[in-house]
Amino acid sequence: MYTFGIRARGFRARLLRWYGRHGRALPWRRTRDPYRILVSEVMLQQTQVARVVPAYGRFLRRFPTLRALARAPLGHVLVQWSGLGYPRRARDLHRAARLARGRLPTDVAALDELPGIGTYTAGAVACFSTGAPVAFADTNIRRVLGRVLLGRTATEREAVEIDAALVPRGDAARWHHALMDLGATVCVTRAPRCDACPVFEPCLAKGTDASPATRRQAAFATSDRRVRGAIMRILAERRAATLPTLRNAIADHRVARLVAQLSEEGLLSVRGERIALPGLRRARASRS
DNA sequence: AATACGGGGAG
DNA sequence: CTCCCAGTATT
Repeated sequence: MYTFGIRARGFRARLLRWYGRHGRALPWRRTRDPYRILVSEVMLQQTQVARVVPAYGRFLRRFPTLRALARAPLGHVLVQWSGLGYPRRARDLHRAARLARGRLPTDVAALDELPGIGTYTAGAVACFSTGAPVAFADTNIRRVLGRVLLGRTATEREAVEIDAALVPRGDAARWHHALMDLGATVCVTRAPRCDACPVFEPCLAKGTDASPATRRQAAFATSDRRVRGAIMRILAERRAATLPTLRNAIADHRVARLVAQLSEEGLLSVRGERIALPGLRRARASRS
């Protein structure tokens, strides 16, 4: 159990005051509908806010309710998702909508059971839809809480424990939004803007380069991911294709193998010659 | 604990 | 080109 005492109290008050002036007005902060919150949280997994904002509006116009999403064929959902990356997020969101049977849970344990919802997303949806003082931590919260109170980025476990000790009982959603906004706009990973920070004074990391040692990212140019993405993009554009069409468009020897893999993952369907997004009828496989 | 998983933007 | 981003599931 963390008891940070005076440092934590000053931190909390300053952060909330700063949020009142500098917090971002984001579309998903205007609702308590757990479905809309969930859509935003899933879109925001490993994806920056600026790219989610337009996608979020489009998606909700197309699938305004949990039931509308559950009723739609996965292929239509994937078309809406196209360009956002990680299409399995869309697949899992769609599965979660069907599993929820018309009503999304708002407690952490039940949310965590649903596909594509892990510890962070379960906590965030529960907190933002009910206002309950649930502790959770994303990458921003880990960095902000860690730097201020530990002098370095916290692990998720550490951050959640600190958060549990600090989250204001009656203002939990604002508190977490404030932490994330500070992390996204001031207390950023690489070159933190400490000169503009409302919690510089109590911060244990001030003046230090508090970034964690980074691990080398796998080479992307030659990875399967790029080819998988190209396959999914083409199918979203044309609705259906044949293997020769895909190979002609992509020119990579892995196309056939990755089509099979995507099929195994339920992200596309193969019936005879026809390769298409799942659940779409009628459309013929286009030839190039 | 490590790895795969997209795509766009910043440095 | 590398690192980063409101992470999750799998091994």
